[in-house]
Amino acid sequence: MKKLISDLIKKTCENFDVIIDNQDIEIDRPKALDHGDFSTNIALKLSKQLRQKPREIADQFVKFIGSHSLFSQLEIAGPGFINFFLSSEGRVAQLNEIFSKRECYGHNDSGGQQSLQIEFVSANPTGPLHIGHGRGAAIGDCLARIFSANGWRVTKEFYYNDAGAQINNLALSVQARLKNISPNDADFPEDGYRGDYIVDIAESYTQKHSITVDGKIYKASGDIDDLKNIKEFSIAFLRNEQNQDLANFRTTFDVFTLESSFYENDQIKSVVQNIKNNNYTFEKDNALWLKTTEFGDDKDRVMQKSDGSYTYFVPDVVYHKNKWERGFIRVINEQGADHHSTITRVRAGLQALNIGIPKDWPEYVLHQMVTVTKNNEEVKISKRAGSYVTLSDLISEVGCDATRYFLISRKADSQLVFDIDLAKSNSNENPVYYIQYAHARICAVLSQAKQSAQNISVQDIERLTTKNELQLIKKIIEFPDIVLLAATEKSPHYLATYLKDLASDFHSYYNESKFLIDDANLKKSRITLITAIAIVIQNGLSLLGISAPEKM
RNA sequence: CUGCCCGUAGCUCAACUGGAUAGAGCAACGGCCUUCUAAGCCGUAGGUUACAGGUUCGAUUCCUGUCGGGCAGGCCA
Repeated sequence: MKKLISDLIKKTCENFDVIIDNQDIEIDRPKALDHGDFSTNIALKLSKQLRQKPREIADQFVKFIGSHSLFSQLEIAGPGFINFFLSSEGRVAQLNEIFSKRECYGHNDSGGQQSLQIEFVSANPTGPLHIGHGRGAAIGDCLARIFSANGWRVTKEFYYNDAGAQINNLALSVQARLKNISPNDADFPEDGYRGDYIVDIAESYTQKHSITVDGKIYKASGDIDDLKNIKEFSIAFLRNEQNQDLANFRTTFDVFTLESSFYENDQIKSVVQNIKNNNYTFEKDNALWLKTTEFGDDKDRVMQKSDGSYTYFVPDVVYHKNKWERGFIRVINEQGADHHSTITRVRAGLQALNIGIPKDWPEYVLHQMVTVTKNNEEVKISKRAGSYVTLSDLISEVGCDATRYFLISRKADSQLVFDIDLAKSNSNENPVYYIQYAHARICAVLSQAKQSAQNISVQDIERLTTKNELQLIKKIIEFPDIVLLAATEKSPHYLATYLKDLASDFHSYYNESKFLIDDANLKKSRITLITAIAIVIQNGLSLLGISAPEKM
């Protein structure tokens, strides 16, 4: 429909010999009902070029376009907007699309089935997942669903930093617990992890448990002095726990990549050598530096320390080279904003390889911190101190649906406050129930109408004339735009906001109008409308990984 | 000191990326269940969009500066 309108405008411009950019044609969905179903600001934009008043230009456009069967009228409003009002034929055409596409309504093929990877969560295997990881999981998983719906072939990936110093700290912490050294003792590792979960790992280790992760079996020997075994078992234990938490959060991954795998076969060495050969390095103070300043950084960074080991971002560069070689046209990394400084370094490293990677590859979605409050006090999230709110606690207390909704309903780059007490005690007031309730209400009506969603046919909907009805029709035919917007802006929260608005419009309608009425014709029209609404709510919730119950 | 993010109703947040009268939910007040699910609806009240300039037909949105909050700035990860 938008395409149709912009073609009409293009044709008009050609007729008047006006030269325009395709980008200059903006088709909007006005928020006010009496501003029509679509609007364009083309006349305002052309005002300067044509040296005419916007309303005069708009008038010529409207006269040229004339009448069209899909529109009941075109109107010039405000400073010079042209508003398009759908005719009932136009509405029928739009509603037919909903019923013919069903669970695919709203989807598009803008991605052209190209391959896209989204990496998210990527928590270190040094502790349980906390609420911050939950935000990453929710945003990343929703983005994956959204991009699939936009015609991308999506791979969801989790990267484990299982090779750094913090892993040694983990092993040492578990070993200390095995030796009955408590975190308060002076002997406890200085940078050790002090949380109670370390005790759980130690106990499991003592009992010689076996854990299977990603198809591999890890067996605890129970030997207190076997640090290598303690390390491997601890990682397996925590990875397994993280995967379970994520599964309970309806978040799954296609690929798990381990940082340790890049230390095999001299992969890091050869990448560093390539960068060296390309003259993007220099030696200073007995260390090897990367000239990141040539790629926009404010100072150069050490790649290889004087002791011969590599700094943390070097494996990241290798990992991203690996992603590139796997053929991903686009890679989106969802991370906490506290890691934003790595963006420049990773991109710089990839540029220094000189293998044709675009400057702005990979892309990043950064989410800001989640603050947790309980009893009106902030709960500090500190893994080392052992006090934090785990994702698993949150899911069991608040529920998967509500937690997911809450964590994606705000844009990623603003900080959010998660009030545990509110989420727990007043869980019925959580907005997600509001949306699900609208769906459940429709299902109840349909079941009493003995109306299966399968045999609806859109026919005459001229009887749908109330303000609520027109508003709802306008809203549901807007859905495909929102799906596209959420992808282009990499922002799932647009869907959350949209669904809440749609549910609100429906609840108003529900209170105003009855559906199971004697007037068979009107009844049929209304049933058609609410069935379409149910389809849209289902599709929208599905893109957010939230269930759409038929009864509540 | 430098870079990035944020600042909107008492609180938590939106605002279709520059559009028309800045909107929801909590909290407050007043109404609506004999009728398809009241986890709902309707109404009242609540705003100098942190502040000061600039850009233009038009700014919560873009630019500059100031103030305030957060996060980074390591041969830690």
